Amino acid sequence: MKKETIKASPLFENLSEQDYANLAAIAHIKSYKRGEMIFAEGDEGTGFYIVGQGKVKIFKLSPEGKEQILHIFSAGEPFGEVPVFSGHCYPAYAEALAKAEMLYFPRAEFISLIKNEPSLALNMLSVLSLRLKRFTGLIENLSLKEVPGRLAAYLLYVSTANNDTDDVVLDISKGQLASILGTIPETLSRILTRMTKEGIIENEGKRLYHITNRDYL
Amino acid sequence: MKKETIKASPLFENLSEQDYANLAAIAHIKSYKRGEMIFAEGDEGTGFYIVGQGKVKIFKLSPEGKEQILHIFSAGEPFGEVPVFSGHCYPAYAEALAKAEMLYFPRAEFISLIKNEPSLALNMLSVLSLRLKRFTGLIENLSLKEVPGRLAAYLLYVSTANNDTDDVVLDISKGQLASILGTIPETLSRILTRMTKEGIIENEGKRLYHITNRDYL
DNA sequence: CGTGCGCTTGACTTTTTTCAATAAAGGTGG
DNA sequence: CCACCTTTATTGAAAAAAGTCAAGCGCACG
Repeated sequence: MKKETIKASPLFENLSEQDYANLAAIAHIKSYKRGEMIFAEGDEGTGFYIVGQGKVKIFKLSPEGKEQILHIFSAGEPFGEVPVFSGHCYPAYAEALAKAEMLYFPRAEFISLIKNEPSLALNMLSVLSLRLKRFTGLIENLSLKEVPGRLAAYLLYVSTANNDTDDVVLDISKGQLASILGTIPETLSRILTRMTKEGIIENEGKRLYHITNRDYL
Repeated sequence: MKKETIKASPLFENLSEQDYANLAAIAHIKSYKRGEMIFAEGDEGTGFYIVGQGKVKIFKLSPEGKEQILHIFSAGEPFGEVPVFSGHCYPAYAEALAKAEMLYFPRAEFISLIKNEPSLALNMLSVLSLRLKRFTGLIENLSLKEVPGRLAAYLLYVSTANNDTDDVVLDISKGQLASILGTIPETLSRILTRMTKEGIIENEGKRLYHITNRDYL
């Protein structure tokens, strides 16, 4: 069970059987139920996680309670690595969005493995680089685009992830989507209806939209 | 000359003399004048840089020409590492803010070094983790705080970087500061005068401010 | 069958940007 | 050293974008 999750993760691509065994040996299984907090911003980080099943939301919280989602991770994706290498606290909150099962890798053991297996280090470097790249995209959106532009980018992103179909399925609630886009549900709702009136998108069901005017987005 | 720069960088801490020699052997010296572009977003990345002298601005650009600064790097700091490990393009622009001298490390050679020196990999992981952490802070500011709050955070950051003195020296222009804070010079100017009127800060010279009411920030 | 939560809509306020004009500062060449 | 020109900073008035508060609807779930 541990090994399947490990082998399914991009982080552990191209490793030897021995490496998989070593990783499995240091991994702990942890389970969380919907809404349960995995770690809080500022908690001391003694290891990182890989999602086995379920979904995990990584987010920042303002003093007034507004949240900004940084990522939503699904099966195979690692999270919480920052404090493993920078030696400090988690920089954001993590919460299970659904009943979830995780593999937990303690810091010290994992670092020992890395020291003997450069491929593992390179994989991890690749994961962090990709994440950095995603963050620059998020920063660009937040800073340089208004909410309609961010929504457009998101719709196109989901569409291309689904082989460029014009039907977009939102697998999260609109409230969560608002938080991903850095806004509030009311604003998102207004923009969705405005785009519909302008013939850019069509609502085809609860969480299903159809892109009518792709060029505009 | 190469070796001094290499030894002065946090990225290359705790390495052997042999490692320093290897690094120096693959490093190229590159010079840029003020305002010169080092790389553009989307350029293919075949290596990364370390600042020897001068300052480098890393930023995103909107189609309308507004810019968001992601970082300003000074001597010893590495930049442009993302495509080295994720194998693609630079995710942002880099421009010299002043006459600058850089060390350039080509991708393939650097990766070979990493494979034989786990400490180097761990150092790089640490650098990327720290950067990730900074980005989460930037995202939090942009998304969760209004401009006055971002300015306050910036002032406090500069202040603590200078041993918690109440005098803050801005070593960049206000236009650049506005771009760091994700706003425009006009807005920054207004907020600065408002904070002065409210007795939170005092202007003590061109680029010198004094924090009067630290608690408010 | 009621309660609650997610979503939408309206009216209003706040924040920020835009546009335009002006002032001050910095560097260059005569 | 000064005149000139470019860049940087400030200020005002108006517009636009997004957020707050409040109310109402509908659907799911107990």
